[in-house]
Amino acid sequence: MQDKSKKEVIMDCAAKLFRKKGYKGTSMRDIAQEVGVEAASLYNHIQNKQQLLRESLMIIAHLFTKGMEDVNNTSLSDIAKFEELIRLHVRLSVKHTDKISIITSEWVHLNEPALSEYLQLRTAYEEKFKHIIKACIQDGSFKQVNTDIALFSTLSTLHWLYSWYSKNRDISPVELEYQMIHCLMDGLRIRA
Amino acid sequence: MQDKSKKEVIMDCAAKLFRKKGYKGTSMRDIAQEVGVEAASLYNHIQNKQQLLRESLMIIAHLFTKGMEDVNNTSLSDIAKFEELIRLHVRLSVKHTDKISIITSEWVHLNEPALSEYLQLRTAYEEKFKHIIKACIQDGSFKQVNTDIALFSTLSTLHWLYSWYSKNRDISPVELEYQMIHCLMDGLRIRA
DNA sequence: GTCTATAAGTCGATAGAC
DNA sequence: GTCTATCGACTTATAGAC
Repeated sequence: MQDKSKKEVIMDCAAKLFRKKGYKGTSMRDIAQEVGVEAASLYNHIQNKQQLLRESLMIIAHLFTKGMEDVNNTSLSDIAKFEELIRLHVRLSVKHTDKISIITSEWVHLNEPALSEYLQLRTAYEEKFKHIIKACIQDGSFKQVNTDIALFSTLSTLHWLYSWYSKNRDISPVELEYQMIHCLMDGLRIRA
Repeated sequence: MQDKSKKEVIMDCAAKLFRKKGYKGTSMRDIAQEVGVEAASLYNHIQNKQQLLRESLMIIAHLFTKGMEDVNNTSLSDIAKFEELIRLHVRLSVKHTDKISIITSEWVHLNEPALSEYLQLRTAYEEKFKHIIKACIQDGSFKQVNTDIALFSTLSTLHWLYSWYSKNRDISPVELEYQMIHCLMDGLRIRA
C-alpha cells in the first residue's frame, strides 16, 4: 500500500479533531500538533482551514451519491435496493468513521458556494431514498407509512451509526448490517 | 402568562443561535445582537457564555430524567412504558426545539464538572431505557433483538426529531407521536 | 441596567530566514 | 518544506461613566 501523502495525513488528523471538538472548536495549531509540525507548515500542503472541511465532506458526499447510483443501476427489487442502501451506510460508516461524523454535524460550517453544492447533493440523495421507500409501499412490501417519517427515521439511525460503532467495535460489520436491516425493517414488536 | 425575565430572553436567544451556528460558532456579540443590546450588557444577567450552554443543557437533561422517573413510577406494562417514552421525546422536542438541539450536538463543549454531571445523567437515562427494552423482550412483547442496537436505533431517531419537526410543522404532535411509535415498534416491512 | 472603552488572549494566515 | 515571528481581526470578559 502506498504511503499517505502529507496532505492526506493532515486531512485525517483534521477529521479526527473536527469530530472530537467540532470545526470551530479546532484550531490550526491543534491540527498542527496532531500532525507533529508547526501551524505555519500546514499551509505548504493546504490552502486554508475551510478546505479541510470542504474536501472531507465532499469526498463522503460523492461516495454516497455514487453508492446510490450503483444501487439504482442494478435490477434489484425495490426492497432489495432499500437493504443495499443500509449496507452502503454501514460500510461507509465503518470505513470512514471520522469523516462521516463531519457530514453529520459539521456541514453547517461550510462556506458558500460549497454549502449549496453539498445541500444539493444531500437533497438529491434523500429524494432518491424516499423514491425507493415509496416504490416499496406501492409494490406491497412496505406498509402504508408516512414516507417522510420513514425516511427521517431510517436516515437518523444510519447517520448516527458512526458514533455507536466507535463504542462497539466488537460487533462485525456484516453482523451490524444484518441487525440494522432487521431493526429498521421489522421493528421491535412481535405482533404488528 | 408572566413575562420572560431578561435572563430567560438571553437564554432563548443563545439556544437559538447555538442551534444554528454551534456553541463555538456563536459569539457573545451575536447573542447580544439577537437580544438587542451590547455584548457587555449581557453580563449583568449572566455570569459567562459557558453558563448559557450549561443551564440550557441541564434543564433538558433533568426534564428527561424526571420523565423517565414518572414513567417508571406508573404500573404500566413494559411495552406501554416504551410507548410513553417515545411520547416524552416527542413532547419535549416539540416544546423545547432549540434547547433539544443543544443536548444532541453541543454537549461536547461543556466544561468540567458540568460535563461529567451531564454524562452521568445521560448514561443513567440510557440504562433505564435499555432496561425497559430488555423487559419487553423477556415478557414476549419484543423480538429477541440486540438490545444495544435497538436502544441506539430508537434514541438516534428520537434525538433527531427536533430537526425534522422544524421542517414539518404541519403534522400535529399527537399524529407525530402515533407515527413514531408505529415506525419504531413495527418497522416498515409487511411480512416480518 | 446599559453603554463605551479596553484588557488579555486566541484565531487564521502570511513573510521571510534557513 | 519547516521553522520563528508576527500581523490584524476577533474572542470573552471587565472597568467605569452615565
